[in-house]
Formats: sequence, C-alpha cells, structure tokens
Amino acid sequence: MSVVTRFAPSPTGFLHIGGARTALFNYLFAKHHGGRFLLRIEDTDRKRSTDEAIQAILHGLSWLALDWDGDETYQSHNADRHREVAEQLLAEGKAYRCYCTPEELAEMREKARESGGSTRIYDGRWRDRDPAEAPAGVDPVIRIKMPLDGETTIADLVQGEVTRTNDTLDDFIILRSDGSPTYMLAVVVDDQDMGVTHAIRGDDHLNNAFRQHHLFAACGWETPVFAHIPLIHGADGAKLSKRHGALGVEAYEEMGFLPEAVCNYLLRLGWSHGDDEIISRDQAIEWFDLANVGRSPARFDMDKLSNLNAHYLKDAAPLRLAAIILADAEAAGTTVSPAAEERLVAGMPGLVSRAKNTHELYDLSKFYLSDTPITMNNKARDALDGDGAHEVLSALAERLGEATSWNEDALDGIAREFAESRDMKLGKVAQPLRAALTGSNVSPSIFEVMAVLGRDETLARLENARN
RNA sequence: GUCCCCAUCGUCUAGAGGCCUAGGACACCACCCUUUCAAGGUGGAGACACGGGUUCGAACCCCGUUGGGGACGCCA
Repeated sequence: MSVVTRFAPSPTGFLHIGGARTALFNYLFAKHHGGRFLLRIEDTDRKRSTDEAIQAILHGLSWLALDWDGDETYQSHNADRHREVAEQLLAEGKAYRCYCTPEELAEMREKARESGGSTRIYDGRWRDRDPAEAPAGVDPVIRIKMPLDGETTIADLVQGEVTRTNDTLDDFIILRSDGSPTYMLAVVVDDQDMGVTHAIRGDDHLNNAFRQHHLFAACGWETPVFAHIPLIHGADGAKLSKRHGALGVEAYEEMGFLPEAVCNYLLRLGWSHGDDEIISRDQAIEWFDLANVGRSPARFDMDKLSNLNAHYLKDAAPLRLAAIILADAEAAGTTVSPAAEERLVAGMPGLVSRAKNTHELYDLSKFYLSDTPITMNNKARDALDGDGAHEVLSALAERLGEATSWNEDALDGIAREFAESRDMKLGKVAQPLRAALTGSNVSPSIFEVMAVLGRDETLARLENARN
C-alpha cells in the first residue's frame, strides 16, 4: 500500500508555525515511504475563509519547500459529493434528521453541564422519533447515529492506543440545516476520496478521531491511520494561539530566517534522532519516523531557532545571501553600485559568522554596499579623532601604496611591520584603520576588509577619513 | 465540570530495567584564540514532579497524588 498523507489547513488565518510543522511531518512521512503528500484547503466555512489566507498558506509552504503533489484541492468544491454521502447515510438509516432549534441545543448544553458536565451534549431526541412529528418551518440538520454503548479504541501512531467509552460521544451534525456539509463529514469523505492512508494532524483533533472513525465505518470505508502530534506551545506553556503571538511563517521570513533553519528547528521540536541537531532535508526524509515523535507539547524557543539560523547562514551560498541583502537595500531605497555588489559577495564569508539573521547581515554589510564617502558612527569618529590617528593613517596609507601584493596575508604582514616599526600595539593601528574603512568600531578582520575593498577603494577611504 | 493526553536540566531532547555518579543541543558563566565584534575551542553550573508498589535492581513497568495541556459549536 502506497502512503498518502495530506495537510489540510483551514484558510481562516495565516499559516502559523504549528501548521507548518504539521505540514512538515506529513511531507516527511510521505516522502520517507515513497508516497504522496497532498494539500487540501478546508474552506467549508465560506464566511471565514479568505483568499488572502489561501495565498499565505500556499506561499508559506512553498517558501519552506514543502511541495505538495498534484494540485491542491478545495473542500468547498466537493460539497455536492458530501451532501450525497449524507443522503445515502440517511437512506440507510445510519443518519437521521434532527429538528432541534438552537435554543433547544443551548438548553441541552446547559443541562449537561449542570448534571455533571458530560461531554455528550445532544440527547438524541430525534434519533428514533417519527419524522411525521417534524415541526413545520424548521429546516432540519442531519445527524449521524453513534453507537450507544461499548467503547472505541484508536490505534494512534503517536499517542498509542487511546480508548474512549461511546457514551461520551453524541450524534453529531454532518449536514447543516442550509444543506452545507460540516467539517466532520467533509474531512471523512475527502480523505476517502483522496485515498489518504495516514492522517497526521495536531492532537487538538484527537477527540474528533473517535467521531470520524464511526463515520468512516458507517460509510463502509476503512479509517486511515491516525497520528496526532502534540501542539506547539508558547514560552508560557499555553497553546500557541493567534492572539498569543503566534506568527505566520511569512513573519519568520520577514524576520530574516532561512527556510531550512525553520524546518530544521520545527523538525527537532517534538522529534529526535539520537543526538543529531543539524539535519538536512535528505537526512530528515531518510530518518523521519512517527514512532520517534514525542507525546508531550514543546515550547517554542526563539533563541534556538536563531542559533540554527546562524548555522545555516554560514552554510548558505554567498550569491544567495547577497540577493537577499540587496533586496533589503532596495527596500531601504539604497542604490548599490556593481563594484559594491562584487565586494558584498567577496566579503560574505567574513560577514556571515557575525549575523544571526539576514537583516543583521544587511546591517553588517553596509560598509561594503556604499562607495567612498561612507557614513561613520560615533565610535568610529572617536577612533579617528584620537591621539595621532590621522598621522598614523597617513603614514600607513603611504606604506600601503607601495605594497607589492594585495591580499589578506600580505596586508596583515605590512600592518604588523608598520606597528612594530613605531613600537605600537597592532590594535592602535587596526582600530583607526577599521574606523576609516568601515565607519564602525566593529567589523570583520580588517585585513580581510582591505583585501575585499581593493587597493584603490582602501586608499580612497583612508584619504577621505583624514579630511 | 466531563472526556482525552502529557510529565528528564530554564528550553528542545537522549534514555525503551542494570551501559546513568543521567548524554547532547540552545541559553548562561569562565577560560583559550584574537586587531574589534562574532565565530570556533575547552571547561563549568544545571533535571529524572511527588508518594506508593513490582523487581536482586527503576528515569524507564503498575497505581495514586500533584501539576500542565487539549477537546467538549449548525468553527475547523
């Protein structure tokens, strides 16, 4: 049997980080087994679904490189099919029309809570009632008949065997009074029609699994294998909710994170492979296994994500990073000369170990991006105004002008020789030099900077700093 | 309230009865490296929620307590 998984978000908000992890696990599980990973947009609630949210989900998944197989399906397009199944169930006596009003339901809810708080709300009053007694002018809903006694056990790939007595399950609605299918019905029918073999989702759906299992059975279909993964919690331990700072994946993109860092982080949240921390996509596909998914919720830790991001930044190709930085520069309205662009790429190795995200990288790279009259920060100005800095720089510039080769090692040698000849500490030479060349007191190795800048630009900045 | 799930350093986790005086990672501290800042290297502090069993032996198995989470919609 070939494995088919699906990610089924409802487009009522953005693709949040928990959803991204659910998608990741579905993707990995399918790929690990050589199966297919499908995407289904659960837009049965037409009022709350937005096109904007759909685009955000599609974009988020693409950014994370969680490519789904085939076209995405839209649940709302299958409403006729859902209705047909409901009617079929009705014809077979496995479902029935219920004429209860919202007020009656509210009463039942109240009653259930008062008399011990049972989970079973609806009392099944229309289950065996003669339809002839139906009140006029009330559009009925269709409810599925759930077993009255006994118990149901779900063999969950993550949670293990979970058993629940059937008297806690009430006859739930599968078709609304306006004829539209509910989520419960739509999920079951679509999973069946799409050939889904494994439903991997957040464990907030664990309770639904019992209901859906009986719906599958009523339809005469085999229930897919369930895997309910724990939710991601915020730093405070509570469910990561929208109002609680849960961000869409696009927010992480905007914060300067790399998609592979986000995926790696999400993968290790609740799943592990021995002591491995840095895991590539290929390794993840090879190693991923639902059996190693933990059963307890994990808290989201921005520091660890940042650390992983710093790691992947160091691994990333300079050209790719340069493109991201140039986009930042463009957004800031900065024009970058071709020469500066070259410097940026050449200087990337020295920049990248100093940044945790692409915005920091952008900030760090500004002295490469601009041409000669560069902006100076206060500390750089102080260094330049310091005792004899101008004189040191001018003497060094002269010495540099005579350099026969222009590379990091040679430059390093020249500077050391120069400092020694004047009985100065290297730092006394390097700091003013750094200030003049980068406009800052902090930068990559100043010799690397000179090598990247080239002789002309270096000398020009030195000249400029003395004026 | 009812049902379901969970419980190892601050956080993510390894651990599937003896390999555990509990390992790794992030964060934290110190030192080293060093022209600055990072990165890197070395070291340090830091956990089996509690109480009962079972067993020659329990972080691992069972029960209970406590704590946390999730679900109880004509939302998904």
